[in-house]
This record gives sequence, C-alpha cells and structure tokens, in this order.
Amino acid sequence: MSPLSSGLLGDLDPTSDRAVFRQIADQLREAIDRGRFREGEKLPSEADLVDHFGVSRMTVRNAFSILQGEGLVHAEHGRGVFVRPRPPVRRLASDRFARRHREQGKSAFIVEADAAGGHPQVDSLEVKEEKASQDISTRLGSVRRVLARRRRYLLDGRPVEFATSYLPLDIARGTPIAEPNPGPGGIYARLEELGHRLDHFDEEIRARMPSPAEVKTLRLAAGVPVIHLIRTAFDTEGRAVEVCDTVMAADAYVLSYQLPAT
Amino acid sequence: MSPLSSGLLGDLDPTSDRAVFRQIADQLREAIDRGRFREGEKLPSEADLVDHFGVSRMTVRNAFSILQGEGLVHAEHGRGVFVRPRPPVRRLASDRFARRHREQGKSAFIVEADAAGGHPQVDSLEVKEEKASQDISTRLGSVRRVLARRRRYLLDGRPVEFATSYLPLDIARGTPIAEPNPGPGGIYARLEELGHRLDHFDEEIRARMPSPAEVKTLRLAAGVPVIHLIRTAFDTEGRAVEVCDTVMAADAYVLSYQLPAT
DNA sequence: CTCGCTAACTCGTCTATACGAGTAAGCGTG
DNA sequence: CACGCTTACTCGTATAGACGAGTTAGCGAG
Repeated sequence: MSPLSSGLLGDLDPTSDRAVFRQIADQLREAIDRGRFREGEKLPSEADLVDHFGVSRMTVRNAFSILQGEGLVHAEHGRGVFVRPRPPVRRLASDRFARRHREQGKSAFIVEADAAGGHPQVDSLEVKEEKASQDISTRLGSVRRVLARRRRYLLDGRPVEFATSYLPLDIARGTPIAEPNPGPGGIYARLEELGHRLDHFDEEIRARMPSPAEVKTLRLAAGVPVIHLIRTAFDTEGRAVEVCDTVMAADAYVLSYQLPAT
Repeated sequence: MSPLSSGLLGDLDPTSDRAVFRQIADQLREAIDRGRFREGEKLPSEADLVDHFGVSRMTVRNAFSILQGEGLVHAEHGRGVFVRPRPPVRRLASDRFARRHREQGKSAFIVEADAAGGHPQVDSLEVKEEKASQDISTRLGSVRRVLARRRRYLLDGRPVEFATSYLPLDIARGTPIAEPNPGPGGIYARLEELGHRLDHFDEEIRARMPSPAEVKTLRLAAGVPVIHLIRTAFDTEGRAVEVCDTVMAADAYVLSYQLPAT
C-alpha cells in the first residue's frame, strides 16, 4: 500500500560497521523518539521496509525484534507493528498502608485506584493452607505451614499485579483472614483486631524480566519487565505476621517512598 | 563436538499448536530451571540442537532469542550460549542516607559497597552548569539553571549504576559541591554544612528496558532491565535542594525500604 | 619449551523462499 | 440494506544456504 513516504526514514550506510538490522532499528527508534511516529501509530509494514531499504525480510524482522525487546513497539498479527503506548501508571505512595486508610474500611489497592480515578477489580482469588517455602519460612520466623492468599488485581480491565500473602497458621486459621473476603480494611485491619498491632513494613524491590507464566497472567507485552516486591509486616512485638509477594507489570507502576534523613 | 548426551532434552511434539522454536525454548528453560544446566554452564551449541531436533538453524536461534529476552541465557560470539549467572546484588537499605554515615565521612555508595565486601569505584565524573529540563525544574521548584554532577559507579570493576545530581545554582555555585570531589561525606554533608539541614528524601522508582545508551554505559546483557530511581532531597524548610536521577542495572540491585504502619 | 599458525567450532549477519494465519475492506449476493 | 465471501495485506513460522568473525586447541616450526 503506502510506499513509505520519503523523508520519514533515511538510507543505510554501507560503509558502517554497524549491522544493517541495527541501522534500521536505529532509524526507527530515532523516528519514534522524535515523534515522527506517535504512540499507538502504525509503523511501516515489513514489506514497506524491505522495499525501502532493499533488504530481506528477516533483516527487517530482526530490526523490529530489537525494538520489541526495548519495549518500544509491539507487533499485532495481521495488523501491523505499532508504537507501544505508555499506559497510565499507578503510583504507590509510601503512606498506602497508613492506619487511617484501613480505618476508613478501604484496602490499599482500592485506595490507590480511587486516587488514580480508575476502575479497580480483583479476581483469581485463592485461599488455602500450604507448606511454606524455605524463603517464606525464614521471613516469617521458621513456620512450617502457612495460609496463602493469592489474588490478581486489575485496573480498568487490565491485569497489573499478582500478589500472594502468606500468614502463619496460628494467627490466621479460623479467622476472617482465612475467608475469601476478609472484610472492610483488608487483612491488615483484621490482624489489628486480632491483637497484632502493626508497627512497620519492610519492602524489598527487584526488577527482572517476567517468566512465561507471569507474561500470561499479567498479559505483558514484549519488552515489559516486572517489579517484584516482597513486603513483610511486623507487629509491635517485632513478630513478622505477614509476607506479601507481589509481581507488578513495570509499565503500570511508579513506586514512591519517603525516607527520613536522620 | 558433543552429540548432545541423550536425556538432557526430549523430543518435539508435532501435534502441538505451540511453535517449534517455543517448544525448544521451553525445554531449555525447564532444563535450566531444574538445574540440569548450572549457572555459567555452556548450553548445547546451535549446531547440536539443529541435529538433535532436526530443525533449521534459524529455528534454534529463535528459541535462544526467547531465552535471551527473558534474561536466562547470554550468547558469546565464538564461544557458545551460557546460562547467565546471577551476579551478587547490592542491597540498598533505607537507612543508607542516615546522618551517622555522613558524619563518618562516608558517601552512600561506599557505605554500601563496604557492607557488601566489594571493591567500589567511581568514574566518568562530570560536573557542570546547565539548563534544567522541564522535569528537573519542576522538582526543584522552578529553577532555570542547575549544577549537574554526573558519575558512574562500579563494583568490582563492573558498572552498576549511573547517576546525575542536580542542584540549584544559588546553593551549589562556588562551594565544594561544584568541585569534582566534594570531600568526605559527599554532597549531602556539604549541603548540611551550608545550612541546609536535610529533613527527608522522596524516591520514585520505575523499572523499564534500557535505552541503547544505557546498555552501553552499564554494559548490560540482553534481557536485563534497569531500575530508574529519582530522589529529591528536602531540607528542614521544605525546600528541594537536590534531585538525583539514577539508572541501575536491575540484576545488580535489591532495594530495601522500611515503612511505618502509622 | 615457546611461539605462531592453522583448523575446527562457535555465534553473527544476511539472502531467498514458502506457507500459515489473523485482519480488514470491499464486493456481490440475497 | 445486511450478510458472507473473497481478496489483499499483515505478521508468524520455518527451511536452506552462504559468508563473516571471534575463540580455542592443537600442531608444527624454531
């Protein structure tokens, strides 16, 4: 169809050491960065680029695959290759677990979603007792079995986060925490009602590429990393009362913390 | 050479809908996960896999490229494809800017490196005055020009982090902060000496795939995301006195924070 | 023994071709 | 007009071959 309107892309440099497919990727990247192609806009088709640069299709595909790995573009079978739109991000503020939110009967996710003006949703709920992994056991202080609460969070229909909470059985068994819906304020509110007044949380943050399973549950596009957050909740007696393991789509989040300078 | 000792990898399922190169990637991934190939170990060569599975080379390369995108393996020209070793991580504790560290004359990076038992190094130092970007200007409270301090941090010879600090000129100009080496305790110690007693820091954390420039300066392997951290330092008068923009190799870091439950 | 070259093996780049499958627009039939 | 089919265009998968370039081990000359 469109013979690739001239001017958008330049020529190759045959004298360059740089591989042809990298040169093509460079040109496309620069064009995107300069706004010549806007978010969501369709890039020239493989066939267009084959004609324009006079290279084989595999070379063009290699170029696209670089940009895909960088998270800049995504291909849609039968439609074309598009500049990946940057989805609105959810900001996780450091006061998201403040007691005042729990006392208003809101869970942390709902608090955040409301603030962002989005439509929150929770699915894939699973609550069951299971054997603690080595890591979880260590974090909770040598417990063998735990109550695991798994759930997936969606914002405006898009899965953005998958989380599992682990609690020692002696705390959680037979309480509302072991119910699919623990009630207003979430499990932290229940923990406090059970006498475990919360003192502080430790959070560990990593970033990495997702496993295939994570790509599936979070419907991640190519070139989107995940943020892996492990939070441990401590009560005022210094006991670890919960560990929450969360995997978030990195393109959907900005985490925000406040540190004292003392 | 090695005809791929039988048993390590299975056969393809011709009846499966799953693409052949994905099946091969699945098998290799599973073998790695199960420890059949250990960290740093060489995987079967492309030629081995071509023979073993009876497919073309491009199909095998496609499989490898998936695993590379997942950060599981890395290829070395002329040597082979290897299971990517997980480098030791630097843990950034939430007390890393505590005044007691500054008072001991140590900068945050050195404090951390010492704790990890590694050999810290700083290079690519650049200190100059420049025009503030829109974002930096906003964060610093509408300043036009800033002092920018750029530096790269290495641990045991490996670049792990690239950081730029921006300070308002009225604070930094003509002080030790504008020198390449600001002296013991780093610029935060100098800021306090200049009467800007630090109150708290705001940190914003994102994760994404690196730009080509970032791949180069951090010598990143394929499939390694970066953690992008933007820290704003506030003095006791509520003024933003510094913004530090940091890009970290995600496979080299675990960030750690402590949140109050109140 | 040491040094340098060679040969074999490795991944990197590129071409050419083929067929499959998802999408979308247009045309023709009812 | 409404529906369904055809068709053209898109990316996905796969084959076969070629040459280049980095690495390594071993062989042979000195």
